[in-house]
Amino acid sequence: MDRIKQIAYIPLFHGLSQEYLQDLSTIAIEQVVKRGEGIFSEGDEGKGFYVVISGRVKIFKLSLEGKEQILHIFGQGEPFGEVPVFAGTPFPANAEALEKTRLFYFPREAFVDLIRKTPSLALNMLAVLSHRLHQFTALVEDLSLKEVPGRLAAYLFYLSYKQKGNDDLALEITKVQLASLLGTIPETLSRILSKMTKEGIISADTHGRIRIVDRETLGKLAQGEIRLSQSNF
Amino acid sequence: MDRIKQIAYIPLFHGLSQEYLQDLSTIAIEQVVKRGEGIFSEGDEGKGFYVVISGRVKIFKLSLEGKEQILHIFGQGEPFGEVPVFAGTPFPANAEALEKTRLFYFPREAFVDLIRKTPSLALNMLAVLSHRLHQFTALVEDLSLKEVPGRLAAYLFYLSYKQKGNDDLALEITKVQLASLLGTIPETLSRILSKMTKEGIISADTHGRIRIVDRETLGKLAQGEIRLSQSNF
DNA sequence: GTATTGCCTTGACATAGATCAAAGAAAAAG
DNA sequence: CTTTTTCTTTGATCTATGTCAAGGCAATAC
Repeated sequence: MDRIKQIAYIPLFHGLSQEYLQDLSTIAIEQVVKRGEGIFSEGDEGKGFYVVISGRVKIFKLSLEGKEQILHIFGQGEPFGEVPVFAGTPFPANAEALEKTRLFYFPREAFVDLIRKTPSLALNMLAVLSHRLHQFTALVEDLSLKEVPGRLAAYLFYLSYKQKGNDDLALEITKVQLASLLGTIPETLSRILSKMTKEGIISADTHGRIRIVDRETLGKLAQGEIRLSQSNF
Repeated sequence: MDRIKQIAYIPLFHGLSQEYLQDLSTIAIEQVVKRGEGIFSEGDEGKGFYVVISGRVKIFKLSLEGKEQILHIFGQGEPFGEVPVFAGTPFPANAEALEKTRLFYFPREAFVDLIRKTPSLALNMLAVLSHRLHQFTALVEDLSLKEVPGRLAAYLFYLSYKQKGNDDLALEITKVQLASLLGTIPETLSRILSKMTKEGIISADTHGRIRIVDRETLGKLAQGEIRLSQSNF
């Protein structure tokens, strides 16, 4: 597939004329990273941003003791690393490929010039950043106001929504990663999954498939209306 | 003071020509809210955004049980409530005045039209949102990877920076609010303040003045390099 | 200016979830 | 294909911080 078609597919660039897509394709630099390879680190100077063409990337923070909090996982068509481009500050977090990933890198200068010329690109980017702020408020709410079972329930709903409203979910990431995304550790996640299974809310077969059995109870859990019974953990 | 001067003072609008400042002053609607009065609620449709002219506003989330997590506190010259303008979604959180506050309200349509015409305004707005994303990553890091003493230490550093690098800090908000901002409760905050005082890191006199005594130790605490001794809490 | 509400602190206690340890299963790497 | 790494689960234990209660003080409100 040629570059210009790949660029036209990126939601951030929807609504741009063929001419500007051509410009973008000129300034984009292709990059391939292996599973586990870092893309940038917190504190690095950011001279451009990235868009995932294929594969997946995690954005995360690390504590001194090595605990990790995943902020986002980005897949096909999603941009990341834009903050330094517009704020002029270093990257606030780390980025690493979860699998073999193809990226386009857009250097800051050329991209900002293009934004100056194309209001619709500016508005698209404003929409992307606004959406991301929305996601962050949800993450903060989860971390601060919900307990781990509630966060997990909310994640399962999100997954179900993402996978066409199905009840049969394919966990797209390992449980280690899911724990990091939910702000907890794999042991706790494992215990809660088995507890939800015992209570008949989900049925977690092996190999990362989870079936939602009692959608209503799962919903109440996600909203904080009920909790898992605290006994025999 | 006339409206156009107040608008010119707002950092978001820096670099705009007199003509566009005039346009903004035409579309801005002034609003005064009392201490404790709500400005918008989570889920409300957002048809415009706000800028604080004087006073202070908190942006917060509430759990079903009534626990509050403050996301931001905005003061003079700071915009808030922009997410719905660009993402087309409802407000993701609540806004309420902490004291008597004067606001300018900018209706969505007119403002977006102006952005289309003025690339520098678009770039300013992108910078504001990017900066906010940066703040959110720090908040998530605090909540997920730091313990309460570390978050408090980081907040005290921020306050000291904000107040000209002084060691003598005026707490600008109540301890109830500070607890909510740090993702904890007033009792815990109170205990940690008295513990830091006992360990000679700060000296918390009455009436919300705090003096930083041992800046180095406070810094290590904020970075997670050390912890408060766990004994006799 | 008095009453009421909210702020702040301290104590006793409860608990969600982290840590440490261990072991089998699955998946990458070579 | 086989070795090594990573994932996943379960148990025992620890701890940071939340909950409940109560009292004094400060600040709004009427």
